[in-house]
Amino acid sequence: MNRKKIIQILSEIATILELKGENPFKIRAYQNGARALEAMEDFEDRVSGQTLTEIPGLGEALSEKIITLYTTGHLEFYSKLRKSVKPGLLEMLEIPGLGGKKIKAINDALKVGTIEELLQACQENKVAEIKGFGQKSQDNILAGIHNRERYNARHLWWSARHVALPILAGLRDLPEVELADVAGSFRRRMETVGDLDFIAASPSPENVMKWFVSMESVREVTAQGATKSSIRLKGGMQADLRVVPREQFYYTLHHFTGSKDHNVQMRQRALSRGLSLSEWGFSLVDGNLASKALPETLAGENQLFEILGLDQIPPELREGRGEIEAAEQGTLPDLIKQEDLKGVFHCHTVASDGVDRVEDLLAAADERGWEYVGITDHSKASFQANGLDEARLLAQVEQIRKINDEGNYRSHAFAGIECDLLPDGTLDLGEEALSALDFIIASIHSSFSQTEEEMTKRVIRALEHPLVTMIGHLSGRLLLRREPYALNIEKIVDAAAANGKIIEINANPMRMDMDWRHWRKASEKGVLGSVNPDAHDAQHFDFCETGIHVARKGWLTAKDVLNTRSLEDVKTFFASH
DNA sequence: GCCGTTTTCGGCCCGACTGTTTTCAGTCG
Repeated sequence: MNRKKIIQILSEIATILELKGENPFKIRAYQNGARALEAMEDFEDRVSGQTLTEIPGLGEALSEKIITLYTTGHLEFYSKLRKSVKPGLLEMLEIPGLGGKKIKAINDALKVGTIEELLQACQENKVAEIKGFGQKSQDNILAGIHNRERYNARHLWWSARHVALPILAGLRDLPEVELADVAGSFRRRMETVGDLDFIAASPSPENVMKWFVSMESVREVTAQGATKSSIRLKGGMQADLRVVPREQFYYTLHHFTGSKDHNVQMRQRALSRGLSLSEWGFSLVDGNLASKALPETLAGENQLFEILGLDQIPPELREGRGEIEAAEQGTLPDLIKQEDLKGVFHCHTVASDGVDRVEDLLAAADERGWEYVGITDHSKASFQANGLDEARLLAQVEQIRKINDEGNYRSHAFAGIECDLLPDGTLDLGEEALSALDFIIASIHSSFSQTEEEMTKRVIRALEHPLVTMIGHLSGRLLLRREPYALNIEKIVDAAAANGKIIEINANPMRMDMDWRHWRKASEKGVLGSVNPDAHDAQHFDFCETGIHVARKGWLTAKDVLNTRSLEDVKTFFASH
């Protein structure tokens, strides 16, 4: 059984235990185990080497269960547990306000096993009569059932951005707001965002709260208190606002930026120094009155790290994957920035399925101060996208050379192709035509359901092809829409390293592929990335922002990415590859 | 279930908000 499935099972065990009213710490142990497994960079080695227990959060019991699942695909404990609860009860956990205990209470009192039965029980006014419940609880459950799907949806970071930034700007415009920011997974630049966490510093929280809950875009206010309010926005997103005094702002911002793993480690570090860290600040642990010089108010988040003897950790790295150790040793990477980009590859034109001409893309690149654009239309197997055959490709190459010679644009156009990588691992176009190009991106657009072995072999064959420069959108995932195809990423990274090939960082907000979780290891092995907008429109150059998120979350510096290099250096690179 | 210069038991991050209660349990992040 593969790792992803094992992670799912561990999480599901946690959920079922929650429903059964098990020890909350045991539940957390399973959740922690699932997260540890997700963060692990050498999973297969650790399973075969029996060294899973070296990972914090994985003890004897979990390690044994993981190995059993990995080798046999089956786990008696899990099967029995699963049979012991009705699946409808698990679904009820998705209703806001219902946790394990309340579901158990409802089920004990009314014997409802599905959401439909629960809905009916609410309509018959039975839930309100259960001890510990009331009219309000019942109404909330009813509303939760009706809105379940919409509320549980995650959102692309890119979509969340368009909701979050106007609200943030509005907060900052309020005269009573001293500081404001968005925390949470949005600030950590995760590829998808569940809800938005706004933090504001103000001496008069009530006015700020009032403004927040009465914004034009609010559909419903789900909680409103002195320091915290929650709302549902018309688009379905949930947003929270916390208003704190100025002195607490950076502590609160750090706390709600997370991640959970990062916070736990920060707290442990604080405790080992005689300090207790919370969203409100540091306090001295009992009995330890060593003279700590704690500033009254932090001037910035960096001071919080300073007090713990750490370099400032950028939000993107706060995933509990070794950032604290690196910050302690002063070995945090100097992360790539959007301004480091000097051009882009992977751009489509009107020749296949883009909407702009080569000239339009060059003009847009000039506006951004870039030095080059790599033109890559589809190849003929991508029939639906009007892919180019050899003759059309050669004509385009000639056209591109001519545009460069005419010198109307500061930016240089590189002639390339996004060549279909056929099911058997061969390229879609003849070598003679391909040889005329500056560079080649090989991408999979068909036969997504091949086995992991076939698919891995297919990609590795492309990586071993002397004309291929880079591999496009490696996993083929479409966030929130389509799962990645089966691939052994570790083997592919090794093959890319061995053959000096680039792996694309596809910056399209729906792709963000290869996943940031693989990049730190890949760059350590010497694999170069390239932040590619996969532009079908000059406007799509904006996608580089999300591409940079992937690179930063993957611990990459400017030197790990091809398109931070100057035009001359890229020419040299292509000539030698 | 995990973990240990308070180490094999007894802790486990911690505070806000809601709805139900007359002082608190459950949920959430």
